[in-house]
Amino acid sequence: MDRLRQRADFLAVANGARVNSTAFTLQSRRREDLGPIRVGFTVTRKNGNAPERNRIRRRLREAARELEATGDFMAMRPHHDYVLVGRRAALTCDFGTILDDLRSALQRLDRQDPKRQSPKREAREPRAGSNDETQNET
RNA sequence: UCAGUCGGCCGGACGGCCGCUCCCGCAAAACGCCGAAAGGCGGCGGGGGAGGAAAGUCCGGGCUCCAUCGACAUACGGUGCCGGAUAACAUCCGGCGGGGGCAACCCCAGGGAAAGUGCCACAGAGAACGAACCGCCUGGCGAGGCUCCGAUAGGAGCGAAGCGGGGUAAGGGUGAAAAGGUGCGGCAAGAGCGCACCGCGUUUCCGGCAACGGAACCGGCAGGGUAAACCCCACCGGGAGCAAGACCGAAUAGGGACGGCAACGCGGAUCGGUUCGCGCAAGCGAUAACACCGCGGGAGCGAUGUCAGGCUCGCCGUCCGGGUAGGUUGCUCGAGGCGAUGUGCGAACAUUGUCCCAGAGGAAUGGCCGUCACGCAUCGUUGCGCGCCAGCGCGGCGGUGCCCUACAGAACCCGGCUUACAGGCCGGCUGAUAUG
Repeated sequence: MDRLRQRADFLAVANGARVNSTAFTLQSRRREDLGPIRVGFTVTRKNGNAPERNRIRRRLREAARELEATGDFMAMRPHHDYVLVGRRAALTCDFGTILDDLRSALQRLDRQDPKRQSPKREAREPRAGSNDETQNET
């Protein structure tokens, strides 16, 4: 598992599928090459000052690493880029719930994938897709 | 013991499992993966890995580039008691002056207001060519009134109110501020009008490197405040910043060179080169497409055709140079930390010993857990004191829960300043109280 570092990669992932959770927002994108899974982290300034932002990023990073170590890593699909956008809840909530949320978020992302396969539907019905997303979340 | 004041320091500890990053060693590579390239990543072991403010980015420097700024002037900006420390400073130290506090101690944007300009609201008579509102004093007029003379008419004098003239800055009143203050003398009443003390100022002398302090004599006081109003004086300052700068370097567009393809006719010239023949080779002969020069013509483009007009000078490949994304570097040994000795009241400085102590880059320095300490809350138990009881206060022990720490994250590096900060430790000094 590599880290995502280029700004262009982050922008590309931001246009892909996304799933919301209490502590984070998960975004993903399928790449054309055969490279490894890459994960990036984004914590914006509105989430707090620098130590708090660092802590959010570190906890999310540790959760992704935990998934890889325990074998749940298979939930992530190869040749994909993932971006975890941190939220303020990630600062205080229990670490176990972050792990559970991350697993379920990956599964929901998997179920969304077939819909995203047809480019026509993605282009023509973006609003319907996002409605489905919110229904899934609740 | 309490209250205060000043200075210094810490800012959870230990352990387990799993990670991140940099350096060193094995080690020289080879190989694999990502990338078009530049380049990056990958094994094992050892070691280092956030702060007192890393923060705000407010000053001062180093370093880099650009201009060539050496000197002077102007503009703009900054600093502003004196001396010292320092690479430098708006910082620090020691003094001076002013203000506050019983004291330790604290605070001060502290040059110049007789160089000039401006402003000083309201109130008030008057607020800077120095003022007369009330009051006080003085003399003049003075209906009525009083006294005197006179038989009356009338005359003389005094004179309240009032009127206008002069003197006066002691008092009242206004104001942030009213023309030095207090006392005595003096005067019609007053006034630095005179005197004493205090204040202010000039000059001289003494002490001090200086800011300044002290004394004497003289001046009668001769004109406030505001320079975080303009201004004057002295001193300082070139600009931009590690996204600086250096090296490497895609795609796309555009620039240049070369080659290939496409590209008409005539004439000239016969150098170069091509092809063919001969020859071992050097070379010789022939050929006329290319190329050279001159003249004339051209090709492509729009939905299509014609006409007129317009626009462009082709296509492909290779290489070169600039340069963007990107990569590498700058990048951590430095006005460095700690200790000792010496000098100095001190800030500091000198000598010497010792140590190497973060280098990330969508940004590492962590995640999860256990034990303990500290603090707070609560419960139980126990001791002491007070109380009739209920109960209250202090202390010890144990259990549970909470915070599991506050403020806050290096971003080229230093010296400062400012701001934020749970809790805690140490020391100096001052005042009050108690005991001896």
